[in-house]
Amino acid sequence: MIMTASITHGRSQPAVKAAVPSLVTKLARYAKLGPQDRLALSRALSLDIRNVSVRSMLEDNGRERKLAIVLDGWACCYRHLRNGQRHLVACYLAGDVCDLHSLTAPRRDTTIVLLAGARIARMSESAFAALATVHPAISRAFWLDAQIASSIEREWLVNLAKRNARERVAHLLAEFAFRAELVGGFTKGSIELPITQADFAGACGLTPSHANRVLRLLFEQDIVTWRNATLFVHNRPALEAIAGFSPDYLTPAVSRSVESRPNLRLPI
Amino acid sequence: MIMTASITHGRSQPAVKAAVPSLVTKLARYAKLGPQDRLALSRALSLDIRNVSVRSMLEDNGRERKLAIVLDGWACCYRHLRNGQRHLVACYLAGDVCDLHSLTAPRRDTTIVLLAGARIARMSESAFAALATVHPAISRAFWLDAQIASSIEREWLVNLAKRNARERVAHLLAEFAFRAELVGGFTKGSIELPITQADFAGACGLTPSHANRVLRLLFEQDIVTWRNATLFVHNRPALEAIAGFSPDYLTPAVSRSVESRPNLRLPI
DNA sequence: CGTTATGTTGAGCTCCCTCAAGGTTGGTGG
DNA sequence: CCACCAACCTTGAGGGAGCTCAACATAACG
Repeated sequence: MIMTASITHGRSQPAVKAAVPSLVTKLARYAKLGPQDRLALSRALSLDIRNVSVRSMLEDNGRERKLAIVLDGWACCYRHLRNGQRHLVACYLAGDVCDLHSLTAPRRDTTIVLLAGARIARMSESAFAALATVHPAISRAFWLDAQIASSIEREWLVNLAKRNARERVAHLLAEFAFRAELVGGFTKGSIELPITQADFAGACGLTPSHANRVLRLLFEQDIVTWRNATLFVHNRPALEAIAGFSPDYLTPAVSRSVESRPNLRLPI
Repeated sequence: MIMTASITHGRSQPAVKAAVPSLVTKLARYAKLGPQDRLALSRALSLDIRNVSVRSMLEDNGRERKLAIVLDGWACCYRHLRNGQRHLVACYLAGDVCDLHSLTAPRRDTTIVLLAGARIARMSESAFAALATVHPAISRAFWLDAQIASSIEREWLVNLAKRNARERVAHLLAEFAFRAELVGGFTKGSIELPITQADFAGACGLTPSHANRVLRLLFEQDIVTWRNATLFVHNRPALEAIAGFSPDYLTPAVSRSVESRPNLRLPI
């Protein structure tokens, strides 16, 4: 089911789109990135791009650990249970850094799976360290981004504990829509949503059957539809109302505190 | 219910126990800490100790953010919902650093509540930065600790999503027992457990009534008992078997990777 | 064009929730 | 020291949300 030979290896720079990587777009919202910062980051992201054709596991093939940044498409982060089950604990859309924490983690306790159609940029630890040193603003922005990832995890926790099935489903969909919007992936009221209903159900702490039923209700009420790995949001206010969704946890307030502490650095 | 005037302010050094702080004990398991490292850390932890007499919120009273480290007792981390509810997202026992991440976080999205009887050491951001600079091993150890905190969060996520009430309850109790043991707080088969059943239930994604029923069953089967803020573990293997508990997520493997990267630093 | 993963739907059951009432405990003030 | 009070814990009855299991439909894929 999961293969690793599927990644188009090697440095492929096929008529590199001049388009700004989603990550740069997103980070520029959090932190002040100067033109040089943006340029340097964009360039660093263009050095080792891989296209994913089928579901494939992300692994460290070399000695050195590498960051993986999603340029387009999706990646999922699973945690494994003793009994062989696995559970989706995070999703990475375009512009997300896969598991920045793990760069310094003692133990790899999760698996990252890249979904077909994704485009991934890889960056070695040392390359990143160099970039962060020369461009403190980039370091700060990455750190902020990691904080938000952590905040999302906490929100998922609350989602499971305090909401019912309908609310959970709506909340997760609303979150995906919002996050996609941040990087310009919410066009014509639809976003890419290439995960399986089973994984989606799991992330909501539901069985696939029941998640499906709940989704079906949302379809019938013309709030969303979801087919061909695409989610169409027809009535966003309704969706967010059902979920009790508030995007606070996804958007750092304009942060005096961080701006005023230029000595902030990533742990590298 | 929650008061803030309850903290015994000021530097109280009442016949400072020569005892090594739990944090030092715990960190020494993760990372190599030399005698100087331990001494410096112990000393830093002794400069501003506060005793908590009733439930009280932790807050930044000054300009500068401060770390809070639990020396004895418990602290809880809550996230607030729109509707006024709050949800327990983390517990800090003796030897835990309260929300290290928040030191660099853009937004405070959680509240930390100190439980009565706790002893807390506070350390200013700058003091910590200085300590981390002079003692890289301490910096590394703190970072590892933060990784484990993050790992615990993920485990809670899985706990809610993939286990039933009985398993959830058992798992959380098993985790507390294990964490307490790490810092020598598991004596004579019992640990301190000063949270309310309502909070405990919430952390398990259950209603207080049902959590109580499940607990009662565990009591009757002589697996644990819980009264007077103390949990007695009578049959630990049974408890861990019910939970499907494995302490992997609480113990970083002895990490070549980290040892071999002495340039690892905390983001300060 | 078969084969496998994924999505859809149904019937029945059970786990867990809701709501409500009564105990118990610890803290507080007289 | 006792009476009181407010949290907190405990227990019950009944209902509904979500699970299990199973069959089928549909889509992806070689």
